[in-house]
Amino acid sequence: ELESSPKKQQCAISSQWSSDYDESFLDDLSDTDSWFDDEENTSSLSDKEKTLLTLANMGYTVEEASLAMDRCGSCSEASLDELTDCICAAQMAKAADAYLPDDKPAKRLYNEYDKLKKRKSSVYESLSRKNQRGYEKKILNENEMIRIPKPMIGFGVPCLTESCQVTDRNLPEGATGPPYFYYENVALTPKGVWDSISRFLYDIEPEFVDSKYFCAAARKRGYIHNLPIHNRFPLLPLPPLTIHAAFPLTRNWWPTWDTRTKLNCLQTVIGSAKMTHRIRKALENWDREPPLHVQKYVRDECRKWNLVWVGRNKLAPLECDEVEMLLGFPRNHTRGGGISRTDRYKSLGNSFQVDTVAYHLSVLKYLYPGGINLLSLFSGIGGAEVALHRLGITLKNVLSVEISEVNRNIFRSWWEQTNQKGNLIEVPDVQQVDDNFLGQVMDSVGGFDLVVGGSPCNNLAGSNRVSRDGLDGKQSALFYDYYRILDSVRRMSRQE
DNA sequence: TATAATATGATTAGCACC
DNA sequence: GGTGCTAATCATATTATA
Repeated sequence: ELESSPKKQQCAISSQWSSDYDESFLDDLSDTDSWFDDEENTSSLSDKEKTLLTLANMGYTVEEASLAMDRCGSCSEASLDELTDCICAAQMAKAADAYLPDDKPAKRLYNEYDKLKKRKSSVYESLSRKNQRGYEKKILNENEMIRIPKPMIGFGVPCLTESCQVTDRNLPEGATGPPYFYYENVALTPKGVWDSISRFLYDIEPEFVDSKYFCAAARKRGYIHNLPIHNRFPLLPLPPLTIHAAFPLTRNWWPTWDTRTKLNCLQTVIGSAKMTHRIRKALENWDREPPLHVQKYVRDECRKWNLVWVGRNKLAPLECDEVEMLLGFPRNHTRGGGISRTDRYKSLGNSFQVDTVAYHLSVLKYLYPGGINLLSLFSGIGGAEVALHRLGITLKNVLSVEISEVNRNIFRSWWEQTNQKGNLIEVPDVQQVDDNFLGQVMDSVGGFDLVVGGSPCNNLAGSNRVSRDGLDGKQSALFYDYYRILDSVRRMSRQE
C-alpha cells in the first residue's frame, strides 16, 4: 500500500538522527514531560525532527521512526497514523525475516529451542562428568520441553510469508491421515501441558500461531494436526490488520502516546463501565498530555481490557459485533434468538479465529472437492464450520458435540440461515459419543474425513485466577475425550 | 430467580543487567 | 546464572440489578 501511495517522497534525515544514534538520549528527554510540552525548546527543530521526536516519545526506536518517515514521505504529508501503521508493517516484516526459509521446518520452528539446548549442553556435560544422574534426568526433561517459537507464525502466515511457505514436513510414523484431525488450545499453558497433549496426539509437534497475523487482535494458540501444509490459501478479502484499519473512527480520538496497533486477546468478559469512568476522570485533569504515570496507568488498563478510544478522554470495550468481525464471523452471528449480551461475549471469547483456522483447513478443498463428513467436538459457535463454509468446502454430514445450549442455538441458527444442505447431528455431551454410537454414525455416513475440536481451556488459561489446575483440571481434562474419540475414529476407519 | 456488572492475581516468558 | 523488570492472558466468584 505504502509503495503504491502517490505521496511517496524522499525525506532525508539529517545525520544526527541516523540509526546508530543512541536512543536512550531520546528516552531521557521524553521522560521529562515539561520538556516535550515546551514550545520554545521544540521550535528550533524542523518538522521532521519534531515528528521523529514524537515517534520516539511514543516508544518507537529512532531506527523504526526514520525508516517509516523515509517510506511515507515528508512529515507534513504523512500523518502520525500513517507513520505508526508503517512501523507496524515493518515490525511484521521483521518477524518474517526471522523466519528462515532455507532451514528444515523442525529447525525453523524450534530454532530458539536449539539455542537453549546449546546453552544447556555444557552444563549437562559438566554434570555428567560428576556422575550426578538425578541432574542429568532433570536437564534432559527440560530439554524435551516444547518451546513456543518467535515469531509465532507456525508454518507460515499469508501476510508475511506468501512466497516462501514451507512445502512439507515429516509427520511421525502412524500419524498421517485420513482421517485428518485438527486440535486447538491456548498456547500459553502451564508448563508441560503441550508436551502431554503432543504425546497423546501421536507425537506431532504443535503449530503455534498468533492470530494477530490474520486480524487486528492477538490470539496465541497451539494447533496439532496432520493436515498437509502446502498450497494453503487465505480467506478473502484479507481482514484489516491494524486497529485503525478495523475501526477507522477511533483515529479521531487516539492519543499519540497510546502506541498500540493491535488489540490483545479477545476474552470472555469485557471491562467494566466503572473502570472506563475512572480513566476518564483521571484524564480530565489535564488539558494536553497527561503526565507519564497517568499515561502508564491508562495504557496498562487499555492493554488489559482491550479498550478503544471512542471520544475525548473516552475509552470503551469492544461491542459484540466488533468482536464477531475480528474473529471472522458473520455480523450478528451470535445475535438474537434469546441470547444475552453477556453470553455473546462468553461464546465469542471461547471461539476460534475463523481466518486462522480456515487458512490451515484450506488444503482440504483440493482433497475433497465433493465435500466432507465432519466430526466437530466442542463445536462452540461453529468456528470450524464457518471456516469450511467460507472456504467453499461442502459440509455433507456433521456430527457436532457441544455442551452449551446457548452455543448449540447459535450454531443451529447459522446452519439454517446459510441453507446448509447437509445432515446435522447434534449431541450435547462427549460422554454420549462412545464406540457404539460412533460406529452407528460412521456406518450411516461412511466415515469421517475430519475430526476438529478445541478442548476446554478453563484450567489452562492465564486469566483464570481460581482454578488454573492444568490439563487434568475439571474442564480441561475433557482433552482426553477428544483423544479417545479421535483414536476410535482412526481405528474404525482403518478396519473398513 | 435470572441476568448483568464488578472485582479479583498468578504463571509464564523474554529481556537487560550484573 | 541470578534478579528485577515488562508483558500477556479462549476466567471465576461475588455482588448488584431487573
